[in-house]
Amino acid sequence: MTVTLKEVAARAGVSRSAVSRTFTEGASVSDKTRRKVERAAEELGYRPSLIARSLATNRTRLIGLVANNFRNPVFLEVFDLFTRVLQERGFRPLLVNLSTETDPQKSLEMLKQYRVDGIIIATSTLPPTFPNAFRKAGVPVVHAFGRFGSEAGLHIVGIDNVRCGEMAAQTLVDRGYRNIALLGGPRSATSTQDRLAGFLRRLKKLGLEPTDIRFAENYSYSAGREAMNALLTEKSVEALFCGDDLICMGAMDAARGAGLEIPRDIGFLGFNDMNMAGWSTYDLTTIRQPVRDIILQSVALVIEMVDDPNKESDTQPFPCSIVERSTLRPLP
Amino acid sequence: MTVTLKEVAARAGVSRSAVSRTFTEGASVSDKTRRKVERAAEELGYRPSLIARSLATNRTRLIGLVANNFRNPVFLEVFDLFTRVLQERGFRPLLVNLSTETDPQKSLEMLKQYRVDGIIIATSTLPPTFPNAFRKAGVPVVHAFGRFGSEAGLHIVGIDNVRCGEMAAQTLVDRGYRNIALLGGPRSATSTQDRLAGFLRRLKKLGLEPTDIRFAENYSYSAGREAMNALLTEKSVEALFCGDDLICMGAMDAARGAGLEIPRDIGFLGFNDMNMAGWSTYDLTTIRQPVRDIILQSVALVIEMVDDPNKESDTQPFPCSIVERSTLRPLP
DNA sequence: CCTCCTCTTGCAACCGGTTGCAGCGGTATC
DNA sequence: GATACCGCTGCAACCGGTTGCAAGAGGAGG
Repeated sequence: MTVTLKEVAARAGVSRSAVSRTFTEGASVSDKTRRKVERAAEELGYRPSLIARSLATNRTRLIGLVANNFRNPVFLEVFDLFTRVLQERGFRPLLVNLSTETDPQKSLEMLKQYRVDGIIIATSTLPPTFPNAFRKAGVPVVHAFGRFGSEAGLHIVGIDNVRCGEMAAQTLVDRGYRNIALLGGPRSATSTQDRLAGFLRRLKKLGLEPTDIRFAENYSYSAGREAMNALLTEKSVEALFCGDDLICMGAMDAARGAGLEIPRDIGFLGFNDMNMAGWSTYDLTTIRQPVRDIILQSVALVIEMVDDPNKESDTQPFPCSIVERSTLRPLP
Repeated sequence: MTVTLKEVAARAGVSRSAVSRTFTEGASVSDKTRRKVERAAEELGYRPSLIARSLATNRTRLIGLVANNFRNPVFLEVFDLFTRVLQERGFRPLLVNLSTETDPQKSLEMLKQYRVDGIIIATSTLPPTFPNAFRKAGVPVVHAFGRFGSEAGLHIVGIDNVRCGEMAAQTLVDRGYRNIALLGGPRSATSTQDRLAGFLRRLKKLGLEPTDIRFAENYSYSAGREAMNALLTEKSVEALFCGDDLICMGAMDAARGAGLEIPRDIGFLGFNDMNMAGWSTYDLTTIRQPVRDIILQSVALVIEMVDDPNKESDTQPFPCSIVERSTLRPLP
């Protein structure tokens, strides 16, 4: 059915090696041979089998793309970028959906069986057993959106969530809010813990304490909404720092449902600056995470490691920034 | 580095074939041999190379998953389902992002080079040159969300968009709307054209004509918003049938921005019933597309074709249904 | 015309599995 | 005890490429 090297070689009247060399970067072939081969290949519709090549070269140009959050639209932006960037650089993403999987070893082994050249884990809510398993994979692994310094030998690309927490506290206090709450993402996520730590530290430094601290069950609209509804029955707050934009939107709708006006009665600070944060219904003031930079660097890093397994590149956290919209009152 | 058949065979004191058979479904191995092999494999941490196996068996258990819309959150639901279902059935998705690609041949050839067992195209806005190219791929291709009957030899799984258009018209008229407009998705999409056709047909049958027909540039919030803003400066309408929920949300926000109240001043009918349609800010009455069923069937179909290339299964369009929320006035 | 060097080429082994086939030992049957 | 049959095993060829190596071709220089 499919055309192979041998047939092209026969038609072109050259050896199989000659054909192989014509299709491998930087191999030495004379123009004459190359032309003959290309002509024959063209006529037969030949395309080299990447499977066979992978077997021979021990390189697949496959990158495992592992994610566990297929509910949050921000991950669509993430996928879009990842796939594009990988494609551009001649790699292909082999997608692993971790949402159902509880055993890291299993997903990992699947990826290893496909002999992926590298793995990118894209999540900030990885169960703690996972990084460990992946670290010992014997394959370059990059944890995008991970926590710095958590696991030696696992490469991290992301932001400094402690600083982001501090930034959030400072931002709210600067605008005169005093009665402040935090509505975080899942409590188990390292990103949540770090932001909380930074948030509390800065508040304390400013002589304040949070009115309330609670956590949404996951990064979803409904979790944000529910958590906020619960909060509203218990306390009244002046401003909220949310675990991410999606949670924040849920919380805002809960607040509005309770008759509150934003930002007159209550202020909201989101996280991520996802696309939807700009929608006029929400028009969210939020902390922007440089998703694009994180992804570009993750891909660059993993490819670098594929090319040179001994390379020990270190990465620095990216800075975040406030995106000013209309859910907080302005600076005095 | 990685453990191979040969090493396991040596350690277990058997031939390579014995090892191979131990790891292939339904091969004949005695319990004694199997135990020896499994023990040796365990000790060495052996995992068969799917690359090598693929080469030998001419089966990769890789399914190309082709999409061109990485902006619309509904596709996250789609990806989630696809990856899960494929995973469950022992296949892995090789993701292709078509958003940048204009040449179908190129993406197709990449997939063929990886010798994917099958291809699922998940989009309703495929440029017309693509199906043709894919059809001749020599690989099972399923077009999820495609147009029925458009291309012989290309398997379609999806809905009957003409009927959906009719259903939309009927729904609006039933509720007493007369001054009705359509704000479709991209004009070039077959789904848009079909829904428009059905919509017009039913209106005509009911003795009506649409007040306005226009198209959003793509399936996005901002496109819906812009189109609606333009519409509002030109005409006033009583109810709108939108190309999808996302466009609809943009349009709703535009209407609200113009001071209209929903559904008192204007009614909206969406399409898809994406997750976000249930958000309280929008609470969209919409036509539900059975995404889950479509995906399950797409995967089942493509795997069926992989297992038996001669099988000619025919599929029927799935029915859609109205999901009643609060953006249309109730039936009288 | 000879020597040397460089560029190109083909041979053959290899990547890590699968599988048809023939041969083996063991058991059931007569 | 001979025969037939069955389940298991190993041999060796094969999947479709890559690549080290040795040898050939051709040109430059003397």
